Amino acid sequence: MKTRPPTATEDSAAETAGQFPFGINVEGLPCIKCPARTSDLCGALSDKNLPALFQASTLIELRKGETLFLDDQPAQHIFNVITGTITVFRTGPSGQRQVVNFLFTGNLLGITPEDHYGFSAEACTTAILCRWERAKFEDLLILFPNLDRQFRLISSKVLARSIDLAYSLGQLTAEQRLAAFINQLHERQSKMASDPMTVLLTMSRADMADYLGLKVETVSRALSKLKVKGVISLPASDRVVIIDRDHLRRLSQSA
Amino acid sequence: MKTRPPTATEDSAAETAGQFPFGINVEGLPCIKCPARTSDLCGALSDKNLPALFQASTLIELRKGETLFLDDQPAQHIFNVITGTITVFRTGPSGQRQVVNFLFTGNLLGITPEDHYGFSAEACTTAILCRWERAKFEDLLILFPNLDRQFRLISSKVLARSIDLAYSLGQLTAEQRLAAFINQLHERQSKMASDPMTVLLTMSRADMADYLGLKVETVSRALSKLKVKGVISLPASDRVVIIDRDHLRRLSQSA
DNA sequence: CGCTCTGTTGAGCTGTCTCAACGGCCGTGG
DNA sequence: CCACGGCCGTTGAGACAGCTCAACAGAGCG
Repeated sequence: MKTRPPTATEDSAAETAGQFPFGINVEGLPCIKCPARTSDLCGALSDKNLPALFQASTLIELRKGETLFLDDQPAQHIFNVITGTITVFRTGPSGQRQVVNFLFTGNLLGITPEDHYGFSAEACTTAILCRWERAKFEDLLILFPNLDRQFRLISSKVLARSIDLAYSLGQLTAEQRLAAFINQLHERQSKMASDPMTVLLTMSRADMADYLGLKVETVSRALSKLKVKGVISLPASDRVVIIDRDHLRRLSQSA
Repeated sequence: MKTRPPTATEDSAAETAGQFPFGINVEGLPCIKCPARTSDLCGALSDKNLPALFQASTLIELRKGETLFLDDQPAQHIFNVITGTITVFRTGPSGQRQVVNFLFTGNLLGITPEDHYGFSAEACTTAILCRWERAKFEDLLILFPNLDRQFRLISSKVLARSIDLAYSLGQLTAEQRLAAFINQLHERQSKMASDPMTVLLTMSRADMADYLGLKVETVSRALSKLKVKGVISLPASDRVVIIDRDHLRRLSQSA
């Protein structure tokens, strides 16, 4: 893609430092706020400038089930998931819940130019995140044009995933949705998976059901069907092993 | 919301003109490319600078059914709908189609920082749009910071609508989806509607079905049910009159 | 050890789909 | 001008996927 703004190479701007706005120590990577450059934002910054980003953030920890924010709250913070799983969802007036995304290590959360979040988020497992004041984060976007670009790309991927979900919900059967879901998790976990064919289901069946627009029983049945077909195995309820990758792929597509 | 970048008031930048980058005539509003300031982008620019935006665009016309672009094509253009209805959709490998949005007068199309669109668009009715080269449009975003801000807000609304759709598809029954859909159209058309309680269905039942994750017969039946209940009337197949607004609202919500 | 919570499985029910027929509208051609 | 054919929307009857209600087993925890 053609890069429009005629900005400097690499991280630009703050290269002209000496006067880092947060007075940080540039040494000592990796830092605990972004171990092994896991954040989705890292691609935008060099080892040299990465600390400037994370020094501006605060670490927070959530227990399973704690809410991070609700949709009608003012969007004061941006978050980055360090460990654990976060559930992003919308609730209806009669208590129904549609999960719109699961967030894992490295994923960004709270992106919006509006003054309210417009969606809710809670801890699906115990989780550690780092949190920026929104104003401070926006300063960083100005300071590092590459970061801003990366940020826009991430926003675009969020939309793409949301369209994928709509496609799943509108066009696929229960079994196909499950297959597509496992494939999605597989892809997202492949970077840091221990075993290349194992997918971790860090969320409950209820959370999966709320994401896939199904009931828990249906999720359970669909998983069983995939197991009986020999496409996957379930060594534990939170662990799927993909046996026939191509078959799983096909299942997630055809009608 | 707190506006971060310390930019000038109003449209900023090009105020220092004399050397307008596109050598246009600032007089003569409204122009045919944006009659009555209908574009979603207009909020960002004054009458004085609006022509700079639209002078940089080309008018194009599409007949009903013609495709504007496909998801795997390079994202070279940004569009603004002037008249007609555009269908934005994703297709599956076996020909299934999930409509993710309908676009009307003023709506923006083709927004993405990626090099490919990632979704397809076609004319749902005969339509007129104006089209920008993407590079040129991005120049304008830099020239007018207010425009850039408006652009981000629009992108955010696109995501919000996509989340709404996922909620509908995952949590609502056929009748509820129809009710919600009619409400949505009602809100979007209220600005320029002739009759305040009439909603125009400019798309076919098939398009509605592909949007709502239903079959045409189910759409038809759901509309009939709403009619029998006395919530709406259907003076023509492309025209809904809302009789009981509150009831329709309630139907689109509760389980 | 017993409690609760989560996940699985079964049986019957219901909403949506499938298949089919039909009527109205519109463009085409006699 | 009317007759015809194709397309679109509506309605009915039966099929089926996913839901509801219910029972039960295993894991986690006090």
